[in-house]
Amino acid sequence: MALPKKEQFSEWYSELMKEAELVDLRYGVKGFIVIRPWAMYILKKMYSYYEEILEQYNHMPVHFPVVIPERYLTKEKEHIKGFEGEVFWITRAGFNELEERLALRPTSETAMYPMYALWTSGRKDLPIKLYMSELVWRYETKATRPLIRGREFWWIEAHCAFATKEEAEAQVREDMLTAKKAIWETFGVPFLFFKRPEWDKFAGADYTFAADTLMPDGRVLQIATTHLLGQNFSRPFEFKFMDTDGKEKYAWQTSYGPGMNRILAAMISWFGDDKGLILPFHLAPVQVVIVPIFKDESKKKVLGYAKEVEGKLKALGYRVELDDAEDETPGFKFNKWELKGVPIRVEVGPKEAEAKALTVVRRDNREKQQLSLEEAAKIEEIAKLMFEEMRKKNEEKMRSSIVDAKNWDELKKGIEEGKIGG
RNA sequence: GGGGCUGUGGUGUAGCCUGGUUAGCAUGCGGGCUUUGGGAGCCUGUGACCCCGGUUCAAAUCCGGGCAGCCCCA
Repeated sequence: MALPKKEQFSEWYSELMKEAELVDLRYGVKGFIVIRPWAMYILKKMYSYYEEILEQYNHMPVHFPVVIPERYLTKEKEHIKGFEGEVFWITRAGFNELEERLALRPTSETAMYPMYALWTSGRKDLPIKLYMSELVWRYETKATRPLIRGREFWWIEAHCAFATKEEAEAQVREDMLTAKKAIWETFGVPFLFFKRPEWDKFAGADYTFAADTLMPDGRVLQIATTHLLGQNFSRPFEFKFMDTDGKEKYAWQTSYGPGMNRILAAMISWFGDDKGLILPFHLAPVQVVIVPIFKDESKKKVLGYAKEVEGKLKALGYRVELDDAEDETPGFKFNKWELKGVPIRVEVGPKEAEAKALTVVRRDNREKQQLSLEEAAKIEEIAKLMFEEMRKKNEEKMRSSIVDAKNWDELKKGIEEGKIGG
């Protein structure tokens, strides 16, 4: 890795995808990529934090099938109009043509709501708050970018239903709140929610709020959306309930979709530097890497001590890698693990072994500090401080990128400077 | 959606324009020696022209199509 992130962001991003072993683009089908273990681990961690937050707000997990029969998908007119150009269809199975085409879900409203209708008879059956952490498929015709725009992508979709419009609108606000807790507070990615104009709202929604973050080159990336669906879906899907006034009414619905692929891409882009990734401690597959440094005469002692350190750090619950490969020099290892974004490096050499000490190095600024082995638990404090400092920097950068344009010229100038409207 | 570019061992590349040798180099990987406070070194082995078609005595090289990827602009 030798590319400058700021000046050549696109190349930096592409190279990092490969060099840090995040994804493999050689699968050979446009828009479909292999997500390698290092990235998949991070993605799964992000999912688990996000899911925990959703569950704190009374969502429950659910699974709906990957395939949506054509009769469901086409039921809501605006919705299918918006998606028909990007649906993958299954038309054959084995030796048979299917009687009814099956869509690979591009989003799951039309898969879920027929069931919601079956599950609901009275007001006591509402609200429904379900989410799923799964894949969707869209036939993108634009250029694809790893984790940013693919034909297959990972997201969470949360679908809620209520008896009243007020509750549904409150849900849209709650979605924006949980997005803030996860994406900003937990993952450190700054963003702003904007109400989308009519032409850019979700197909079938009354209105849409979408979260945009900024990439280092000034481009915006939409990383989450939440929609007030109103009764637009409940009507065609006959999703009704008996209200307390004895009248049958259609449910009020919302749908919410944080794009986990893109949030990961944004996190990588906000936190990385010219040497590679920088991972938040709580998301990193390896949180601490131990690099032993020795000469022939000190080898046995240093490696023995390095194992002791490894045991101590593992006992503290950290995800630890002892990199004791003997055919790589320490300098090589430093660069390798910096590229991969491991937040904390512990160097142990003859001096540390003698003093039962640790040299702890922060990934972001390479600041070193000495700890005694007994103080090893301070590593987590150092790592948390590092994350908070970086998050703060991100916040400042985001703030300085917001311009309040009062006229067309100011707007144009702001856009040219890579800023975002506020 | 528009424009530009690329595809050669696992990776990065030379060769392509001007068709013809055993497809060169670096790195990685296996083995051996040696080496460790910021990408060490020597020896040895291994491994490649994206796919289909065309032109030609002859194609990595020229032409057409496909697939895949990169960059820029909307």
